[in-house]
Amino acid sequence: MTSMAEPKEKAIQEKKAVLPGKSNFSEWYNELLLMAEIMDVRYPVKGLYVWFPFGFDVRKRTYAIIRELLDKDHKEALFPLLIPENEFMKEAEHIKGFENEVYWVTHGGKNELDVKLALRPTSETAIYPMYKVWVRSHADLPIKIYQIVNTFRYETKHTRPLIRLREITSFKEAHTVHATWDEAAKQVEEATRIYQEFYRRLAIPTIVSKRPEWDKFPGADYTMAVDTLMPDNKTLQIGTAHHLGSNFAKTFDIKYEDINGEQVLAHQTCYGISERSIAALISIHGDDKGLVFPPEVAPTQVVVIPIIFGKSDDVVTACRDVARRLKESGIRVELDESDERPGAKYYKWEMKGVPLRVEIGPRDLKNNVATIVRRDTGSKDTAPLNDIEIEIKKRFEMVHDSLYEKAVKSLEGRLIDCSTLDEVKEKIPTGIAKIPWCGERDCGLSMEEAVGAGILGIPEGKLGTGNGTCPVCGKVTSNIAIMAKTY
RNA sequence: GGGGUCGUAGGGUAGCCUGGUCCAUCCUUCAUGCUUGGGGUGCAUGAGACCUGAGUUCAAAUCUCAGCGACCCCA
Repeated sequence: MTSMAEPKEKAIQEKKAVLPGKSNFSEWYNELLLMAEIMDVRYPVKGLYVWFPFGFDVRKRTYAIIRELLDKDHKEALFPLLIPENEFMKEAEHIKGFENEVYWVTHGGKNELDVKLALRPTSETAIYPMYKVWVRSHADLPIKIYQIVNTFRYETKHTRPLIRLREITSFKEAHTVHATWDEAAKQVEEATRIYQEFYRRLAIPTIVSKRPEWDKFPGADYTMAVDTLMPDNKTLQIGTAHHLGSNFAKTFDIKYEDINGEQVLAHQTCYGISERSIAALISIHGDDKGLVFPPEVAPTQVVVIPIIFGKSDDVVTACRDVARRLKESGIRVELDESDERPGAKYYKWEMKGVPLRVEIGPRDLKNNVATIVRRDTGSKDTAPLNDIEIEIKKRFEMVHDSLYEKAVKSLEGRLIDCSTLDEVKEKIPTGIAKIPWCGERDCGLSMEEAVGAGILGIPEGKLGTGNGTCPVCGKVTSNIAIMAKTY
C-alpha cells in the first residue's frame, strides 16, 4: 500500500489546503476562527472563548455600526452584572425561560450570601427595578437605553464559538419604555428596521418574522426575529425584538402619571443582537481561502505588496508612497515588506479577509500603474498610480455591493416552496422551506413534530404571503410560514 | 434529552488493537543563516508534544476507571 511517493504527495496536498473546504462547514468554521485569529477556541472551560486582538478589531468595527445606528435616538448605559435572586425571581414566565441556565454566585469568600446573586443571562431584571424609580411622569417617556455587555448562560447543548456560548461577550441589548402598547409596537418595528440596516452594512441578507407563540421570549407579548441562512443550510437567529406589553411593568411596578393625573402601567420593549452577527459575517462571506470582509469592517482594508527583483529600490519607494497616500486618505492599509515570497503573502492576507490587494512591481512601475486584486472575486486589474485613492474607494463600494448581491442570491436560491409536510421534510436539509400555515398553535406544533424542524414564523412582506392550505387542518390560508433547521 | 467517536509539539497527524523496540513518526509552524522573490523558493542547523487524576503492571502514549475538554449523529 505504501509507495515511496505517497508521503510526498500527501505533504503537497496538505500544504495547498491549510484550511478544510467550506463545504465541510463545521470543520471549516472552527479551523478558520483559529487560523485567521478571530477567536482562540482553546480556553479550558467549555463554552468560553478568547477574542484575539484581530477578532476583537472586527468586533469593534462591527459594534461601531450598531452604536452609530442606535445613538441616533438611544442612550448607552451600563447596569450591573449581578442580579439579586429576589428581583430575578419576580417574573414567572421569565424565570421559567431562564432558570435552568443561570449561574449563581452563592459565596463571598468563604461566607455564604444571604441573597444569592445571578450572573445576568439577560438584563431585564437588572434594569427594570431602576426603571421603576426612573419613570414618574408621561414626560419621562419614552426611555430608550441600550448597553453592550457580557451575559452568562449555562448552556447544556453543544456550545460553539460565537454561536452558542456560556458567556456571551458582546450582548447588545436595548430596553425601552413607552406610554402605550401601540407606541411600543412601533418601537419593535423600528428595532427590526435598524437591525436590517445593520446587516445590510455587513452585506448579510436577513429574514424578519414573527416567532410562533410557543417560541417567543419568556414574558413577552410577541417576538420578532431576524434570521439568516448559514452555509450548512441551518438558520441562525441574529437579532430579536420583543414587545413586552406591560407584563414586566406590572411585575416591577413601572408606572407613570398621565396628563389626567392617573397612574398608568408603562409598556416596554427589548431587543438584542450578539456576536452571532460576527459568526454570520464570517460564515456567509468566507471561502476556502479564509475570511472575506466587507471593507467597512475589515481591520485591514488594503494590503500593498511590493514585487521585488534583486535590488528594486524604486518599487519599494513606490509602495511606501502608495501606502502613505492611502493612509492619509483614511484607508486602513498595510505595507507587507516582509522577507516572504509574494505568493506566500497573498495567501496570508487572503486568510485575513483583506478586501483589496495592491501589487506594484517593475512592470507596473514602467506603466505608472498598480495591480489591484479583489479578495471576493479574485479579479485582477490595474489602476493609474496617480488616482490610486479614488480607484481604491470605488472598488470598496463594488466589493460591498457584490458581496451583498451574492449573499442575497445564495439565500434566495435556498428558499424552497413546499405544499406538503413530506416535501418540507425532504427539502429542509437544503435550505428554508416555505409552507402554508393557518397560524394555529396545534397545527404548527404538529408540523414541527412531523418535520423535525422549527417554524421560524410568518415572514414580513411578500415572503410570508401566498395561497394554499394548511397541511394539518386543511384550512385555506394566505399565510406562508418558513421552517428550517436552526442553530 | 438519547447514542457514538475522540484527546500525542502552536496547528494537522503516525504509533494504541497485540504494554517494553518511543529520550515518540511525518507535514506544517517557529528561530538563525545563506539563497530566492508577478501565487506557498530551496538548503542547512536548531526549537517544540503523549489532557488531568487514580488504578493494573517489573514496565503505560498504549490497558481500566473517573474527571475535564472536543467533535458527530438522533430527538
